[in-house]
Amino acid sequence: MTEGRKRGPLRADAQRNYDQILAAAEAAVARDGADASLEEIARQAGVGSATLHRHFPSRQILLEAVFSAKVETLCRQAKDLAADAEPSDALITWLRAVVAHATSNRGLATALLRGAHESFGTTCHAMITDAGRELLERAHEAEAIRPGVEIVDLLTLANAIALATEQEPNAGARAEQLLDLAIYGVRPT
Amino acid sequence: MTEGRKRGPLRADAQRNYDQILAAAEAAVARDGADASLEEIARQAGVGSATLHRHFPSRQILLEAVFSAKVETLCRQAKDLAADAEPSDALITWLRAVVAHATSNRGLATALLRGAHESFGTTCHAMITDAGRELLERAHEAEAIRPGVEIVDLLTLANAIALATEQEPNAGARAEQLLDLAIYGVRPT
DNA sequence: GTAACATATGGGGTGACACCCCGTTTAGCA
DNA sequence: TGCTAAACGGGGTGTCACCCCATATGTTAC
Repeated sequence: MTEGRKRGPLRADAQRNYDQILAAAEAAVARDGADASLEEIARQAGVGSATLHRHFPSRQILLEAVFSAKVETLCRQAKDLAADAEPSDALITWLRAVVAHATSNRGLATALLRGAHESFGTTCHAMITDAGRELLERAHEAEAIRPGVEIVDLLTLANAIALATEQEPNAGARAEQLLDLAIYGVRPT
Repeated sequence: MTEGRKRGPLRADAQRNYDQILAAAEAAVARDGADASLEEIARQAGVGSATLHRHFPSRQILLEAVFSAKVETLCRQAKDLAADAEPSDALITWLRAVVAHATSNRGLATALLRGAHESFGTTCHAMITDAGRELLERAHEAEAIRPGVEIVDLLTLANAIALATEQEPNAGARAEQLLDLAIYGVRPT
């Protein structure tokens, strides 16, 4: 979770504040979701709100920073699955992992969905999309996935499910159940 | 869209204000979605914000009032389909209608999903659930739907898709496409 | 018609928020 | 050690949800 410096090397105090804000944001977002109070995050980090806004000009950018570690995990997992598993299983296992991450990290789904349609800060969305595309292509070659389906379809579906179940009592199980339904179809085999 | 009086007959001016607030809320929600400014709605309706809060103690209750007409349409449609159509087609046609309504009325999906898990104002959610249950039961009897699937599963899925596509360029088409994917399954037949 | 009363109103207060300006502080370097 | 650019944060602005209570208004009984 230690975030590397950004572009031109930051001054030491700036780097320290950046890290503190990020740590506070992780805690706040885990507790309150994607619409956690930015002022509260700044307060917890022990910096003025202006400093937070300077380091993270928009909520979206802050959320991307918070979730980037999780997203990297997901991308690495995609790589591993592409190497190890049978194409169809690999893709579906990975989709389950995406949903699991999104439900256990309040706000991740929102951040990813918004990232797909805003001009800034689409980094996380692009990373996940690229990681998933490889898995999907392999699955398509094995004819294990309905033709014409694209990776954004699957990811939108996964995030939609996570988003909708986010505030249910046991979100994880419910989301998994709905993902299964979507994968195998509402109609019986 | 003319809303009947609530419980004890309202005073004439109160009823008039109620209707004006509702009309302003419809316009604002259509424009800004479920998180439209309540103060702005009160301003447009030409009443003080306290009056709005007296008539609609929570945002959720206001949203339910705004959408109740749409929800009634959906419920009527369910009844018609249950009478006319083949069980499986009826259910799927209706699910498409639910998604279409939810995407063309910004905030409807949010309101319905929240209504399912909050103690107050679950009226709309209950109405839709009951209407859909009948269609689903008929479809189950015809063995046209995967066993074990419940109406809340289908509605959550439909709302999830609407919610996730709400801010995409052509939300309607995209939502329909994803619903199809979920209905027929990610895996090929 | 009018008096009396319950009902309804809305200006304005409170506290939280996002976001930003600009005078002050400080790290990094010669 | 002193200079300068970089970074900071107190405090301002405008917005919001929500509520209190003095005032106004419709309703009803006479």
